[in-house]
Amino acid sequence: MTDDHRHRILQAAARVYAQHGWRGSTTKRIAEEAGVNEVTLFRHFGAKDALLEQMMLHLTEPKEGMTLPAVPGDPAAELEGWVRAHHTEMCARRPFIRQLVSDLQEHPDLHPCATNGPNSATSQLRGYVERLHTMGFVEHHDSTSAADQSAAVTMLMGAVFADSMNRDLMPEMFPQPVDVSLRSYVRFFLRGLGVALRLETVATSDRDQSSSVPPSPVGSE
Amino acid sequence: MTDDHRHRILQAAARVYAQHGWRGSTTKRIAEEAGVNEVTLFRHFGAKDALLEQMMLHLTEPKEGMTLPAVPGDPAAELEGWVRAHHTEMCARRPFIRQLVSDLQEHPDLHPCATNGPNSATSQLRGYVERLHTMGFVEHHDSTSAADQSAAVTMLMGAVFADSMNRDLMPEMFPQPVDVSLRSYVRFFLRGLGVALRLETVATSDRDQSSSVPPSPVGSE
DNA sequence: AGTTTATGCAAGTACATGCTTGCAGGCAAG
DNA sequence: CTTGCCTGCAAGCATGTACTTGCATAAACT
Repeated sequence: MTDDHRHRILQAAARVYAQHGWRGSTTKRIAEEAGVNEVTLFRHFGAKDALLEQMMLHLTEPKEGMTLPAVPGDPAAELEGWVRAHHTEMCARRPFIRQLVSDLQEHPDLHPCATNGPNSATSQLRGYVERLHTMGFVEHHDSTSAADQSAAVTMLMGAVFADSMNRDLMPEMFPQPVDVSLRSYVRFFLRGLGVALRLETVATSDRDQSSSVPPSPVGSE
Repeated sequence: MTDDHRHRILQAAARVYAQHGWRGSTTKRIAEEAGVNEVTLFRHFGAKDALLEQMMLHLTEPKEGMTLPAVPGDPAAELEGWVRAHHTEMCARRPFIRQLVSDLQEHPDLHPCATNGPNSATSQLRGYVERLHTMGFVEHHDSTSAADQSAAVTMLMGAVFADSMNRDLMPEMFPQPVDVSLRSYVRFFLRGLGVALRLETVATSDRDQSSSVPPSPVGSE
């Protein structure tokens, strides 16, 4: 009973917050959205700020499921899937993230809610790139230094973030559909890293290599 | 006198807005920040919404000065300067932009204020890339299609945007200093486009390897 | 001088918002 | 059935906020 109410209130608060931000999330609006009386909010959470903080914790608790493989097999495909998953996730939270980033100005205590997710994703990608490097996927010429690796990771993360945040606002900036753009991001990323990517000539039979043995990276075939 | 007051009020409104957003920009706060009586706001602008709208128009009027050269000479250097200028500009407006993006949810009429700048910058970069292509800076191999060009532009703009918006929040994601990162973005961009990085490299065409490998640039200096 | 204009100051109005209190009903456990 | 708990409902309180009004002052213009 009461737990069901708590959940409904928290979810309603998340919806209201995504649309109106911290200041605009009035207790009246949240109560209406949840279908409960306004007093119930105070009886459960004591104050509006406490309710919104609970909502933040409830929404930003880490949810695993989008992980890069421990041993890389097909970097292009694996990265593309990972990037796509993160992109759709961020698109789903887009209005929420926008409000959160702006509310950080007045509520610095929300900082971890905004940074934990992206930071863990970045370190995950960094580890994957590390593995790519140590397992012979990276062509060894001087251009791919450690600094370049780091910059490539930063650039890919930034491109995916910007795409998920801005595509709806500025369609001119994103002339291609999402799938095409994401694939291009990953391709540029791998090219910048010095990872040989097989061209689309293999696209006719796409699911034939599932072994963990890395294909010979230097050979262009 | 009265015009001086208008200007001071508008600038004060911009500062208050950057910190507190539309809802948090109370007439009392703006008046205090401007050093005028609250009534003066209403006598000048009639209502709070009108004042903030004026402030938006005043802040988002196009300011030229950051243009890419009509005929490309040194793409890496020119792009780096252009990217750096845009990055510092966006960093300076960072809190303002954050509030604006979140307020778009409730004030869709602010849409052009948020999109005009980035859209024009993007089209400018697109034109420059077009010129690079027609003037022989781009090596012609099949990997750089028109779709790749478009994606590269999108990716560079996204990376610069994300860097300027998120670097202060998530330093872990940006381990390198700004200058180094921006240089790397531009280098990856040019490499993805198939543009030779150094003038020396474009002079000596050494293509002893396969055709899908871009010319190896000079590492560090 | 006289008039206009811009501003400050004090007060007030109407409404929104966070939050409290008191009362009544439903509902499950003892 | 009684008790305790949760909930809804109505009202109220204190504060904040947008906005108005009336009056005084001082500078600028005629």
